Amino acid sequence: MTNWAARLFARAIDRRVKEFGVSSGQMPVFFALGDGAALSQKALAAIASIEQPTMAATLSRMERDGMIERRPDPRDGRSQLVALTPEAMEKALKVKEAGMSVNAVALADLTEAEREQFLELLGKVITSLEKMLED
Amino acid sequence: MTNWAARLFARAIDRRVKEFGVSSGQMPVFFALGDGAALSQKALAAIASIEQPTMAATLSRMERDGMIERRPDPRDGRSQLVALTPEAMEKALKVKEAGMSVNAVALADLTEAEREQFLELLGKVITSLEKMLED
DNA sequence: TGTATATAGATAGCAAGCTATGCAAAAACG
DNA sequence: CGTTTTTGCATAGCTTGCTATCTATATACA
Repeated sequence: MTNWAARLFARAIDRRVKEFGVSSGQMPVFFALGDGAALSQKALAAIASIEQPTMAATLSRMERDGMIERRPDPRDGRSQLVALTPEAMEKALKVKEAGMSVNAVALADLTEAEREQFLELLGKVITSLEKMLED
Repeated sequence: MTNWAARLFARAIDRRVKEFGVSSGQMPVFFALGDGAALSQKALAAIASIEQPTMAATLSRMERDGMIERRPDPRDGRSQLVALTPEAMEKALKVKEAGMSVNAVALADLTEAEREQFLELLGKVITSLEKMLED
């Protein structure tokens, strides 16, 4: 069921941000860099809770589509700092709004108390699964 | 967060069924056909709540790995009936147990009442998202 | 009966996720 | 100071998911 819900979220988001040339996997990047910040690939992967190669692929697609720029990190020769391009910055607000609006629709049938409980229980499930996967 | 949880579920399942040569996307097929039933590809896709081409790809991999057989449907020349092979049937019970055990671990930190509530709220979220995607 | 529509699968092409592995720069340490 | 270990990223190869589109068979209807 979580898989099902996750796919529905992704489809709903994709549908709303497609007009901006954006897709659901790029949402965490927009949320992390939408204020003009420049972060390393590793930091972005950690924020999105995905593995490094997955973030690398997402950033490659975003670079291909002119949404991000990679600049060498002056403080670390291995690292690069990723930032949104000016064109992507222009879209960032609308993209973030689309994400929040899908969230709102998904939770529309829940009371405020139910929403809190849902997030809390989902958090517990995630914690349990992460603990299981640790070893 | 649902995406995160779904990925953790998939990883946990993958880890447990890998020794049988099985992966998480095949779980719904094992649950649907584990009792010896033979169903059409369309029916399997509906049960798994995935699109037909996705199920087609999963079945192709399972056929490649000797887990399923496709036989022509005597009642419909377009359709094929899919069934687990005897070798897969032997694994089916353990595979299903692995799936249920991951579920159990994921819900381990929830009380019985919380589990019910969690499933109910998740169901509401799914319903809302499906309604949004209808048009 | 013959044409039009609907349905079951197949295929192509893409995104997003994973693991495993390799390389080069940085950091730690004897 | 040189060697070893760690760390950041790239790459390869796979699965699972999607949409769009095609073919062939069934079904409906004029």
